[in-house]
Amino acid sequence: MAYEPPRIAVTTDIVLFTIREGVLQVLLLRRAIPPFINVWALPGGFVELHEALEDNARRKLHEETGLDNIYLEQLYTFGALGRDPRERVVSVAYVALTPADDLHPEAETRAGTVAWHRVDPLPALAFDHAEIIAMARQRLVAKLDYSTIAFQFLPPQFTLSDVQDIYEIIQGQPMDKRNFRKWVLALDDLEETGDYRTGHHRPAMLYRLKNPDLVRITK
Amino acid sequence: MAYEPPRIAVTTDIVLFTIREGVLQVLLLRRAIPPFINVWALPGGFVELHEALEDNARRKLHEETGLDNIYLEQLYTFGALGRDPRERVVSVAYVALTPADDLHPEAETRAGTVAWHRVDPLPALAFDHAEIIAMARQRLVAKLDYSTIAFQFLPPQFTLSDVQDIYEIIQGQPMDKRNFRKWVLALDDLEETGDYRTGHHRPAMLYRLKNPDLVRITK
DNA sequence: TCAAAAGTGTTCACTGTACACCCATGT
DNA sequence: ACATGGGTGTACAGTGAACACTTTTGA
Repeated sequence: MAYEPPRIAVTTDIVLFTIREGVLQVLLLRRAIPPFINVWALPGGFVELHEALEDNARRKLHEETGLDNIYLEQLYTFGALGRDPRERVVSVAYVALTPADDLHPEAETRAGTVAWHRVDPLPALAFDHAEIIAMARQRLVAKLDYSTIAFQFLPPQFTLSDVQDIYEIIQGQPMDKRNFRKWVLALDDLEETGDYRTGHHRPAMLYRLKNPDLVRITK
Repeated sequence: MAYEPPRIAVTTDIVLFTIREGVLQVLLLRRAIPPFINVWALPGGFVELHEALEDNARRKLHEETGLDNIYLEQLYTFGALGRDPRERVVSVAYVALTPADDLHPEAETRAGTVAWHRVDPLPALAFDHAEIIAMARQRLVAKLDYSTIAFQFLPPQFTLSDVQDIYEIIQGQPMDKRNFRKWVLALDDLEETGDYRTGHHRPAMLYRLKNPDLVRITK
């Protein structure tokens, strides 16, 4: 007699971060359907039988934001009993990062209203999504220290001050300008474009990433 | 019309490491049933509908080894198509650590023969278990550098040389004795028992962990 | 007495941190 | 001319790495 394993609904949840309005923000969806109707939730959805986990995360993100080819890494798998009131659901959570300007969601999608929210404070969230975002944030902060993950927030061209802003916003504390520049240039991941950003003050050298899609462990 | 999500078989796979015979070893099971009959595989099994993921991992480990209350952390979730020939299976992998002497498996369990194997080289493995072990090893090596995870390999009492042996085995390179001792004592996680291990040579001070179950991030 | 593991400090190089002023532009 | 952000170098402290000999025991 063959053993029949239980089958469980599997979802992905994507914590998509960006830097906007000088703070760290996360993409949320106001749910148009029960459960948790009208409550904010992470983008994501049920994994199809013939769909890889990360493919599902990328597909859902694309459907809900139009974004494609962005940085995405698996975070953790949440499988507590009762985390979904309907039935047992195991959710594989991902962290994604994108430059601010790549998305101005005010759209009403099939799934509901999509919008950026500051992570501090967060609105009330569906399921265990507050916990998921908290862990994603921890991961992001930790990775600043030993990887080049923060560069995934950068647009194609940027100034060194833009880079420093990102670090200061995520870590919540100011950094010394000279030390920061010395350090970031020593990573050898940036190169000058030769152009300058002209604004109201002294023009700033524009840089680009040597390998825009590469996230490197730095120690 | 309500959407019916697909249901997927979910398993856990546990990579249980120990230090034995001067090398890093992993617990494997020789499968008694198809698929991959007679091939070595990781312990683990299907998650029940009313069972939390980590509970399943601990239960399976207990059933197959008798071990209880050991260090266990989630590693990664593997969900590639075709990783199980029978049907779509998503597997949540865990890393577990135990002192060598806590387990002498030569037992025939219901699921098959259980045995320790060196990780270098590994035998042929079922499913994508070679990949899982490789990632687990990477995680272990990485965590040596910024956490006290290695102490989970230690028996209740141990000498400083025992501790150094563990680090040298996992990292595959010798360390300076004076520097190692200075460093490990500065962590302030060890305390002298007052007893000595007497053997063939000069007796060595025995230490114990101040918090045996605590794995701390050290930087 | 010999073999083998236990135990113990100092020096040096490097890395990370603190710190202040001039420059280029727009208004 | 002034307000604003852009850009630059040096000095010091703390951390990590190299390095050799004495002690204690059992055989």
